[in-house]
Amino acid sequence: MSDLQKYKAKRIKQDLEFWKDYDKRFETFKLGILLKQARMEAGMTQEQIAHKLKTSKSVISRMENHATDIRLSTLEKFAKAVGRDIQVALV
Amino acid sequence: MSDLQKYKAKRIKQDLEFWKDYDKRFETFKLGILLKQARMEAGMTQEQIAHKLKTSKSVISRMENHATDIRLSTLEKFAKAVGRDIQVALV
DNA sequence: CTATAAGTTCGCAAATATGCTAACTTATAA
DNA sequence: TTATAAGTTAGCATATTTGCGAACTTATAG
Repeated sequence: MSDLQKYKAKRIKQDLEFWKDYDKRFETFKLGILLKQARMEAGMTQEQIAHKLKTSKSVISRMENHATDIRLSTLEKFAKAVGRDIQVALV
Repeated sequence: MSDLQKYKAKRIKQDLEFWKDYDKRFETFKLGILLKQARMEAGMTQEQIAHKLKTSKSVISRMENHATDIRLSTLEKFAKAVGRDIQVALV
């Protein structure tokens, strides 16, 4: 295989990897947005939430950004902290 | 302390333990009901779902009963298996 | 520009859900 | 009653999230 071919093969593989998890990451992204939005609407900083939940701001940041997955209980804690509640339905 | 007193103290302690986690367990219970209901409406057995998710029926049973907590991804898998999708909102 | 607040990211340890198997219980039908 | 399907539970190994501290980046105000 020529270098160019190798490159192409590698590139295609990477693209596949990318799209394979696309949905998942998009869901994550959406949830992150939702959380951030809720926090904004409550007019709170990440640190304030962190304090309310007796944790650190890095945890909150991760929830809003990299939360690949999250537990229902964790989500609920966050919700309470911004004065809300979660509602989960099978639609 | 007399035996009766000891008994009472122990009993009260147990009751406190019970009520302390009450909300949590109730939430769990509610979610379990939701899952079971969705499965029923899909007219499926736990084993059928298990098969669809390439897992075992004990896992499904636990979700419907003892799921103290659950990941969003797990919830989503279950939903897909019964032909639904999850919707989570901060209300 | 400088200082400070707000937010992000990176390991690591600890907590917890998940997956599996096997044994048990509870319907259901014959 | 007996056989079978459906569901439950327990224990264990594994996978993954969660929590934390520290270093870093990005606004924001002075």
